[in-house]
Amino acid sequence: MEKQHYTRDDMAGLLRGHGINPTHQRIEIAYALFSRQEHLSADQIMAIVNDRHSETSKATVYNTLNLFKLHKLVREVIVDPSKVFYDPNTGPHHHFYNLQSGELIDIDARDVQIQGLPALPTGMVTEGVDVIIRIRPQHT
Amino acid sequence: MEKQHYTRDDMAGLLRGHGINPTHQRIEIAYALFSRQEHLSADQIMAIVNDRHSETSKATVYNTLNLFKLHKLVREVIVDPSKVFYDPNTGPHHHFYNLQSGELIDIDARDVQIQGLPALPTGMVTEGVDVIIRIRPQHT
DNA sequence: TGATTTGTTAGACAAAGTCCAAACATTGGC
DNA sequence: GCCAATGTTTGGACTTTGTCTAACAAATCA
Ligand SMILES: [Mn+2]
Ligand SMILES: [Mn+2]
Ligand SMILES: [Zn+2]
Ligand SMILES: [Zn+2]
Repeated sequence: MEKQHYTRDDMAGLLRGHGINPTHQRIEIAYALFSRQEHLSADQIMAIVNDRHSETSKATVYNTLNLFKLHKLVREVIVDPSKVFYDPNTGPHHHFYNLQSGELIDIDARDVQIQGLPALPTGMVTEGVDVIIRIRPQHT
Repeated sequence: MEKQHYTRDDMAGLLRGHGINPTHQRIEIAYALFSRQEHLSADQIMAIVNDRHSETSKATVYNTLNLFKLHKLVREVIVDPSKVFYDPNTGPHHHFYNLQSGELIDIDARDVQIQGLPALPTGMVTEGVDVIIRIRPQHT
């Protein structure tokens, strides 16, 4: 279970804990992701952060998301060919992907076992296992 | 096992079998994919097809790949945020994705079982299950 | 044949994402 | 407080993938 109510101060602490200088922009971007616990695109994050008044530029949104990714504070989810989703849940988990609405739903990986995978090519190690279950409304 | 040596005539027959008019461009694009049995991007396909002399435009490459996708002659593989790969293998299978080289390796889905997945949200049906194992060379 | 349908094309366009140099902010030494 | 060094943000140019459009060409039909 994730904490339910994050404050901007929590975000500052989180960033400091990763050796990241908690600037106003970084805090707002982290807050957008962690306070909602949703899968958001860079564009959506920028819209949320700049909702009331302009807080950050596009360049900073991308810089910051790439910085967070580097520190494994967020994870990328690649399911839509046209945009990346950023995921504040960095624990091992998989996804349902609603092809109609674009919505992503988390599946805890502890409940899931995958059997019968072939051995890795020699000299290779696993960086991550993604299971994506593409779903759509019945019938059509 | 897939057939090993496809001819352009095989491609014409394949397309006719799906009710697709086998034009020169469509045959070349199908041949690029099926004769190699590789995972190729639209850009790579265009480069292959236009290697000797100009055969097709960018618009036709995309039109044709979308047409093939509609007829389930090819499948899209979404692993790289910057481009789609087209896969001539439409049977149920998964992928190793080499993060360093960008190479995709097929994993037959008949060997793999996935257990412990939660029930689908009500009113939803599964359109497909993708397992992507991101791998990289050991150590770094 | 002329008319209609089907397929291809160049190039304009859109959207996601990167890059850069300039501007701005923060810090620590003096 | 002032200065320099360092770190951060920014607008806008740029790149890449992919779509769209309107014109053209080829094939099919009457
Ligand atoms: Mn503000
Ligand atoms: Mn030719
Ligand atoms: Zn998630
Ligand atoms: Zn494949």
